Amino acid sequence: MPDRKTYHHGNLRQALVEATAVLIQETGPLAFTLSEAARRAGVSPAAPYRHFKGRDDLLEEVARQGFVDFGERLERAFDNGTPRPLTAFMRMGQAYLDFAVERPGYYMAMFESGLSVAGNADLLAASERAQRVLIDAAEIMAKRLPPDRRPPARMVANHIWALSHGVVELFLRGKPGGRSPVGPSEMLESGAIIYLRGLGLIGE
Amino acid sequence: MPDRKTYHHGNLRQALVEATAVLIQETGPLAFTLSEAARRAGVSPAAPYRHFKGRDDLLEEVARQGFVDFGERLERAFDNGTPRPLTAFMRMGQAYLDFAVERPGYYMAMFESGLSVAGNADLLAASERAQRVLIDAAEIMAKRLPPDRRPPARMVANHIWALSHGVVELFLRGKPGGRSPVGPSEMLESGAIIYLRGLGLIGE
DNA sequence: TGTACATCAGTGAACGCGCGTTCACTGATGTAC
DNA sequence: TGTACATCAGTGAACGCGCGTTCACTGATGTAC
Repeated sequence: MPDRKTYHHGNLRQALVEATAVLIQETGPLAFTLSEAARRAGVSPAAPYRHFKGRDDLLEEVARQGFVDFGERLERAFDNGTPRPLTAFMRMGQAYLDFAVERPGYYMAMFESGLSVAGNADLLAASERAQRVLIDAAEIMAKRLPPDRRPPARMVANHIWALSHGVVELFLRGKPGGRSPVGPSEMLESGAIIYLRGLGLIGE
Repeated sequence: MPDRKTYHHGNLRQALVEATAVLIQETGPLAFTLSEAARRAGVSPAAPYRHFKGRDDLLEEVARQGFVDFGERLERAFDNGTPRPLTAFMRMGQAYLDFAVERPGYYMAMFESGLSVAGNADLLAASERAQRVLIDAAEIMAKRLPPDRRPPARMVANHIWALSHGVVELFLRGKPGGRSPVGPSEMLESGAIIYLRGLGLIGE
């Protein structure tokens, strides 16, 4: 399998992560194999064991990197709520969808691979950090409402997350019920607008 | 592997479907194997080939039966919109969640197994029938709004479907971000109420 | 600057495993007369 | 009602395959002096 110039790969660890992401994107979240990832990285099937404990460890690293990128994108999109929390929030929703489109392998590793976030402290931390971005954004947005009509930020974040995730799963991929006349992006936007109007954050 | 009394099983086809649903529920949507399903049904690994073309065919039949049951449950829950379309619609949301809880193997086969609904006419028909129930319900509900403020029924159905699916995926299972202080059922209900208020279907 | 040597990051062969699927077969059932 | 026979629904052994993982190994790199 030695297809490269040097005996040492140089950056095998990261190469394996990226090969895995591509592989998942192509083959589905559970059908990826360590052997195939090694093959694509141009090394023998034993080489990955220098960098990962095994198959699951590699998969978890893909998910972890995914959550880091995901959180950063959401944070960048929200941009502390400028110019206005509401538009920033909608922008963040779009960033959610963009991530799923541009990094499908990572998205699948994070949400569709069936891995448990609990067994890996770094993975758990990365996933919680991403979730925090959503909650903080909801918090800032909710502050625009009078306290007596202000919903819990975590609830709002979870609603929007669920809606976004549902749109990705049902309408971005070729899943049953898929192919709607309107694209996923418009679907998420219209849904979020109606929801936010229901919160009183958007007028009639 | 002959563990039963008679040489012929009697109802192997259905037994395999049910064994597969249990298996998926336990092992995840892609990790189920035809051999294990046969083992659980008490027959040799070659027996399923009398009833299914192969692994995928069996999986598709599980999904098809799932969609049939799913559609029937939604229809029954909506009950033509009695006593009022709104409460019937909320009841249908609860039925969505109930299905995911009570028939997880079928739910996973339908939405998480990565199968393509397009290649199987019966499966496609069953999935479209279930989707129709949602759309028809949204239609009936939307009729309560004046025509100039009436949203497309398909859009409303898709929003609610996405929200429900997202809640199931993120908060019903042990997925990242999971474990929220509030249960999936309350999460879906509060989200739907806010959304429907945004449509103008629920007053302040 | 050279050299001895420890460490690192690969190799490649091997293993045991369970899978999906095929095959010739056989026991049980249904049917024609 | 009995019987011959076609059909149906199983068996069990076999196959080729690719997987995850381990192992002793070796080539390349880094470091102490």
